[in-house]
Amino acid sequence: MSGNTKERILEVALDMFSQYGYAGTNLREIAAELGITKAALYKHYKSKEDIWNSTMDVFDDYYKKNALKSGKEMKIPSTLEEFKAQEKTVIKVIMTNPMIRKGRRLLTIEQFRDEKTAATATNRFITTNVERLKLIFAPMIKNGLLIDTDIDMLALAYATPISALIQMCDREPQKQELTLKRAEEFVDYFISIYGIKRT
Amino acid sequence: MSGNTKERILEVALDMFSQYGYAGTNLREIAAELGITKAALYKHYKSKEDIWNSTMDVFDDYYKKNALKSGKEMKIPSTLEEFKAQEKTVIKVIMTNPMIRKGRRLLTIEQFRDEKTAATATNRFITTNVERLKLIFAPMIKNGLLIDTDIDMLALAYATPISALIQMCDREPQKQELTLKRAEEFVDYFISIYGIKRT
DNA sequence: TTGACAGGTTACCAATCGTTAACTATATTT
DNA sequence: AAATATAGTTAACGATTGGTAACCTGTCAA
Repeated sequence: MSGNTKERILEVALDMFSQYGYAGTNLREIAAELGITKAALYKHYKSKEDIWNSTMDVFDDYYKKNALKSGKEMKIPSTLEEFKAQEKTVIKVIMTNPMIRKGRRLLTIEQFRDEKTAATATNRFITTNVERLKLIFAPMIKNGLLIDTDIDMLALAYATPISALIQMCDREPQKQELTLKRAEEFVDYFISIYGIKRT
Repeated sequence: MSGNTKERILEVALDMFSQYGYAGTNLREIAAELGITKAALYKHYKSKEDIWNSTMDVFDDYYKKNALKSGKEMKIPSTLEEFKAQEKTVIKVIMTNPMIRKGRRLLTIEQFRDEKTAATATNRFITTNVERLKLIFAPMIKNGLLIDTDIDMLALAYATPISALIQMCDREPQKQELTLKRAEEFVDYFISIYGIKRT
C-alpha cells in the first residue's frame, strides 16, 4: 500500500521546513501530518538531514526545470506590449506557484546558515534574474525598443522592485492581489520610463 | 562584579538569534559565550522568550531612535549632487551599522513565523523607505530636480534596488565593498535617468 | 506453501532542551 | 558585626528531540 509515502513525506517536509526552518521543524509533526509514526520515516530516509537534503534537491530540480528553463526559452519581444504581456505572465507564475514560493521561503529563512546557502540565495534572488533580463534587454535596446543605457543597471532597476513585491507577497499572502497588481503596474511604469515610443 | 551582565547577555543573544533564529539558538551557547552557566541567565531573564522579547525591544528602540529619526531629520536636497551625497551616506550607514544589520537579519529569518512579524518586516523593508523617499522626492519634483512621474513608483524604483544590494551584503558580508559600490553607482544611475539637468 | 521483503507499529534510548531548586561567595545595607 | 541582596555555581527535573531495535503484517515471487 502507498508506494508514494516517500514523496508525501517530502511534500509535508517541504511545507514545514519552508515555514519554520530546519531547527524549527521536528519529525514527529511531519509524521503526524501524514498519519504515520515518526519511526516510519526512517524506512524511507535515513535521517532528518537526509529529508532536508532531499527537499533541497526537490526545490533545485524544480527550479532548474521550470524557472531556469522557461527563462532560457523566453522569446525576445519585438514590441513593448509583447514584453509587458510576457513579463506579467512570468511574474504571476513566480508569485503564485506553490513550489517556487516554498523554495523561495526556505532559502530566505536559511540564507544565513552557511556561505554556500548564502551564495545560492544571491544567485537565485538576483543574479539569475539579472542575467536573464540582460539577454532580453540587449536586443531590445539594439532594436530601438529601450533607451540605450547601462544594461546591468537597467536589469537591476527592473528586477528588484518586482522581487521586493514578490517577497512581500511571500510573507503576507493575503496581499497577493495587491502585490500582483502593483508588480504589473510597475512593468508598465518601467516601460513608460525606459521604453521608446514608436512614431 | 559585572553589573552589565544583563546587557552582555542581550549582545550575545542578538548575535545568535540573528544568525540561527529563535528555534536554532539555545541558552547553553549563549551562556558559554559569556563564560557563565546557563542557569545564571535566569538571574537576569525569566525565560528564553523573555530574552527574545528583550532583543526585539533593543532592535525596535534602536530602529526608532536612529533609522526612523534620521529619516525624519533628513534635509530636502536642493541639488541633485546634494541628493546623491546624502543618500550615499545613508546607504553606507544602513549597510554597515552592526545593530541595524542584525535587526534586519533577524526580521528576515523570522518573518514567516506569524502575521505580526510579517507586517513588521514589510513595514521596515519597504513601506518606511518608500514613505521617507516620497517626502524627499515630492519637493524635488516640484523644484524641477526630478522628472514629474508617479511618485509611488518612483520611490519603489529607487528604494528596492538598494534594498536588494543591502540584502546581498547581509548574507555575503565579504561582498560589502562590491555591494556598497554598486549601490552608489545605482544612485548615480537613478539620477541619470530621473534627474533633470540644470541648463 | 513458504520465504523474503516492504512498510508499518510499539517501545525505548541517549542527548539535549528550557527551567528550577539548593547552595555559595561577595557586596551592600542596617 | 550581622543581615540581606546580588550574581553566580552545581545538580537535577521533566519534556522533547533525533534515532534505533524488535516486532507485526500484507504482498508477491520461488
